[in-house]
Amino acid sequence: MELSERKKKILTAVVEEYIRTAEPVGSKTVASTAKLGCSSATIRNELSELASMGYLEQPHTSAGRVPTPLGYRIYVNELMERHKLSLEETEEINRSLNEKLRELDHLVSNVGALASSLTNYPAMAIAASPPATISRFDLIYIDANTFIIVAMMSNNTVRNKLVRLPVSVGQDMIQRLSSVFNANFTGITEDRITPLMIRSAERAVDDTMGLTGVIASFAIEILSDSQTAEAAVYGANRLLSQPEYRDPDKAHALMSYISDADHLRELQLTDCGGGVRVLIGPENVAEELRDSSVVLAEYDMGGEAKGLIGVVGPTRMDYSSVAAKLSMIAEMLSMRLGNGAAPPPGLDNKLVIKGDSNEQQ
Amino acid sequence: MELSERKKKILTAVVEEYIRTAEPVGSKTVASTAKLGCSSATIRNELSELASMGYLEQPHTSAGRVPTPLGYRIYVNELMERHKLSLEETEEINRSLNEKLRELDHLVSNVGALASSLTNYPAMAIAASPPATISRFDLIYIDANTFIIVAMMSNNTVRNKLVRLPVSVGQDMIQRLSSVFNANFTGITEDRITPLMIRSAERAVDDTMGLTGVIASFAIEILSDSQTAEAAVYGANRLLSQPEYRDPDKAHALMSYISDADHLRELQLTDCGGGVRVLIGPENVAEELRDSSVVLAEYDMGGEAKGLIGVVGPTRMDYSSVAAKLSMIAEMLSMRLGNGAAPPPGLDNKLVIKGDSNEQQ
DNA sequence: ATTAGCACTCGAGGTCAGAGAGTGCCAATA
DNA sequence: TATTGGCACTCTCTGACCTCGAGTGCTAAT
Repeated sequence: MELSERKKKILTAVVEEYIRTAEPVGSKTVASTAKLGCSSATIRNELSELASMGYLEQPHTSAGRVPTPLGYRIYVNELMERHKLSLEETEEINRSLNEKLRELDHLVSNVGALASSLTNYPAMAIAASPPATISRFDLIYIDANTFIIVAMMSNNTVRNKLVRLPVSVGQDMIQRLSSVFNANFTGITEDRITPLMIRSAERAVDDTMGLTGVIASFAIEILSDSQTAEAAVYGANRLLSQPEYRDPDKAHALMSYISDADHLRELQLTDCGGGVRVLIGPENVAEELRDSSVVLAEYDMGGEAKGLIGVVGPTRMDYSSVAAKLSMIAEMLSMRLGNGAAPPPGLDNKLVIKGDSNEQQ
Repeated sequence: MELSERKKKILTAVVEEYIRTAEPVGSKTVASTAKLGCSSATIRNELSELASMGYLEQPHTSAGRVPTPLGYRIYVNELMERHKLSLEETEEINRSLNEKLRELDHLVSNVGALASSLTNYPAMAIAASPPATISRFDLIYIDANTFIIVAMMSNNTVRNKLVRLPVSVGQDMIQRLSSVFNANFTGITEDRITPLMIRSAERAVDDTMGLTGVIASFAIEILSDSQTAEAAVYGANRLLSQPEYRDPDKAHALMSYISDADHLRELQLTDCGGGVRVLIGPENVAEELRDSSVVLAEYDMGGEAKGLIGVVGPTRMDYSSVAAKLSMIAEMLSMRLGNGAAPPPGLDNKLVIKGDSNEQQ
């Protein structure tokens, strides 16, 4: 059933006023904000119809109206004006990403922090990549008791490990280990590594010191890591600035829920169709999110790897501005990380750096 | 001034009862819990003396007594029984650390999460190491457009970066770059790298493609990273389960404060004397921590590197058990990470792994 | 179809009295 | 002299009750 033009305007006014003030909105307020040429009595009739249609509800008989999840849905789908980011906001995102992209190893956490500070809601960042394989091993001989394993992976990440030995090992052994691993352990996923393979590699290099095992467990570790999506929340404390979470029990419940990376990974399944996805209240699958809303945006990390960046807040969320901001972040990130993309405008290197680093200890 | 035996017992009883219940403690309760052979009237007299000495206070005239920060201080220093961890608790820590130590790259975060879940308070972890230098560069030639920089650092961490080039580069160039960097950029701290050095390196290898600059900025980046202590909070949401933070404004203020890594790094300065340090209420330097308590334990990460692990909570904190748990975690970690230490009992490898890895993208 | 008017509803916030917990003091006691 | 029972007093907490104001729903007039 189609809403009349006036109903649309009234619903919009109610939703936006409620988003702004967090107070139930009365007919008088609507009459004065949405400048339709009619009195509050007329608005009252319309409001009561909108309520019976399920778009609004009353906390109690003599209070103003509050949007229902369905009301928000209509608002998000049809009514809200697509928020235009101001030049400052766009610049802020652009500048921030340029800075952060220098250190790609903290990409996920930086983008999460950025989204949270920009929207003033807790933000989550999830980076999922298809299972990678190791495309190449290098063993760097340091001294008789030390070597470094460097593994380059199919998704163009590099991982390393420093190995200290209580016994001496020769360069030749390192050399042999390197060839065997490059011959047998590259291009395969974790489940394809069998104890049998390891034992035969051990025999092949004549290893009596367990070196093969060490390298193999490193390989298994990084392969299995590459299957687990990185996921974290940032700015969870911002939840407490929202009036709907002034009840510490509610706040605690939601915060505990979103602090668990496993719960966040469940959001991976959400299909954003490359754009922004809004999940309002009961539309969320997780019980704990049923009174809250989630806005998600997907970005392209190059290849098949996808990143998800999202924001959690009360159903009374500023959907328009949040969606615009997340969408902008996602878009700019995709541009910078996307595969065949041109060098991003802000990176003033002659070279396209697609790597980074990390520490170990 | 020395407290009488009986006063000590009474103070202890008040502190422990208050820690347990978060309710002001009355004379009657003390009379029944601390089994001194005297009536509540006697206790009342003693309580009022303890109050005038500054160890206890009353929220209002006719309420029970609550410990002052000074009262907690006496309790922590002299009265409390050193909590013995149960066998299960010890085992839990031990098992947990064994698991976590497999992936040393997430050491800080894992230890933080462990401390938080064990104590049920927010936990912070700070890992500080003295400025490191690069002890060795290896450049791995992948193909004409790609190479990996691997830098081994003086603190035995390894970092890497994958470099993609829009132009071709030869193995010989990689070779030359490697020697120049090993000759000129090892063993020095960040501030010793000058634009002049970079330019002269550029000339030495006859580099027209900016490769030298890329490697140098990588060096600068990892050297400056090594100076910044890693710091983070875990389980901040647990704050909300404490009655003293049911006021969302208080909770928000503290949470925001401890969510800022820079604030945490200030705690680095705290001297724990190798053991556990308790900071009660106003003993904290930071204004924001003045109504809260912090328990810190230091562990030895090998060499001069120190880790700090801590817990924040209300002044009404279970000091005894928290101190015992943190101390145990710190001790076990030091054993495993400490320099010349014997291989830790739980690590069932033949080899002592002192490395790990990390990803980039 | 719209509107003014009005009775009605309900929550927020204020006041008040009674209950309960705990104190401080005093006089009696060992 | 230290301890104790007794008792008046103080202060908070709770629930009952009230009023105020915002907002509704309905009706009759336009």
